[in-house]
Amino acid sequence: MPAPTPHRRGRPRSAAADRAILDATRAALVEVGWSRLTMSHVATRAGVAKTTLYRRWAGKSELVVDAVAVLFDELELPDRGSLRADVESVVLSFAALLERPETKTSLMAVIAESTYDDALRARVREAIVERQKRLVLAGRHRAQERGELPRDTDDPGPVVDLIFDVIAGAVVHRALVSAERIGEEWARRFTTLILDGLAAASRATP
Amino acid sequence: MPAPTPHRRGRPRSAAADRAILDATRAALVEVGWSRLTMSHVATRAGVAKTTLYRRWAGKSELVVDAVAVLFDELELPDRGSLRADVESVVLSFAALLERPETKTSLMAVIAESTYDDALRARVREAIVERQKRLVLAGRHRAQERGELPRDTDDPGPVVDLIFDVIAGAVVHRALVSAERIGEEWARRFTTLILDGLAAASRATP
DNA sequence: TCATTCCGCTACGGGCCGTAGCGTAACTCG
DNA sequence: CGAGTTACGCTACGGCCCGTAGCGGAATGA
Repeated sequence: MPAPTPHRRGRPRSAAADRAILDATRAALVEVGWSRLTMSHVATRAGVAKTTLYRRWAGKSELVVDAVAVLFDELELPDRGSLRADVESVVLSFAALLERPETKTSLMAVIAESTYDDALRARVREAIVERQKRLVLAGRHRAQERGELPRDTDDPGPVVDLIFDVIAGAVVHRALVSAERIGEEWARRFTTLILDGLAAASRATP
Repeated sequence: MPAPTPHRRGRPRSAAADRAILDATRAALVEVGWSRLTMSHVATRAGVAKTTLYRRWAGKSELVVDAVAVLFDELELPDRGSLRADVESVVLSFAALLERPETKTSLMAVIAESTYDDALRARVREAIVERQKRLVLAGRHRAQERGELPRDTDDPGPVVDLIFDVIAGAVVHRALVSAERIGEEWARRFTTLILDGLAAASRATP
């Protein structure tokens, strides 16, 4: 992600250094957390000069976004046979991701940073948020093919946005603000709430 | 909040300094945001020695929590006549609070810090989270008195926790992660989703 | 070979952190 | 009213990290 420019002339950037830096970033996040994480620390740990970090990332926030983004790539949505099972599955896997110390300590931090940095917000959106949103779109599409949800009549954008904020928001809030575990019991209760609400809403709205 | 100990002997702590510091903290949050906020800056701005800050707060996080907490006190739940109207009202007022620059930039930041600091987490919970939760409890109680919700048969704890995480989580996620405005249209859609889900859930669960 | 680009290293000014020490101000108790 | 106690403003400090500059050398393409 740092430099998508394919070089023609000159020494190419070391891919090994990239991996070492991102690995060191995640490891340091686990050990010391976001606030104590420093660029100098990461550079030393990665066996890399500090200047090399600044040649690729503008600062700590950008670096951490890229380091954590790959974890969100691991999120998948296997077909569990029903919309209910799919939702429960994505809730639990997303919760498991948020319980990892790397993501737990850094996700809220980069979101906070992005409130005063438009470029960073775009990066977070592209690298993290949109990847989660795809799961919602995929699950919705699958449910429509099963006949569990009505086909789109008008613009599905607002509905998808709402569902996404409700699911991701509730899971994040439970995991990071309320700081309580998300087990199967909670996932079941939450899924029931969402699905019943959706069903009633789709009957009610024209 | 800094020192609840009522002094017997000696010079008492200046209440004016407290106000000046907290005011300066909020003003600085608006201007420079969380990450650029420094204790030195706040001290200078408040017309107070830096040592005075450290005599009352352990660090930046604790200071900001107290500075922002008073804003959450302004949240109220006026009786709008129906559960639906009450929910829409609390969603909109909570959203308005989150759109203020002081809270927008600092709420996620202190949550992030609290993931690696148990004492801070307790402070956040007491000063911010529990004050929001009271609104959910009050709204629920009011709806029960109106007959809109069934009386508690078993322990209402899990249900209240779930509702709280869903409402607060969705609003926070929409406002800070998706970074889109929360207008009446969104509040209406969201409230419909929640209420229909609740109604169906209360019919389904024994 | 030569130009180009990246690397590691060293060094730097600047800022903030959090604390210590001092003299002074404000308040309580005897 | 004095003595003891606590908070205040001020100054100064070591320490850490930031972000950048400048260097010699290494790895590539022309």
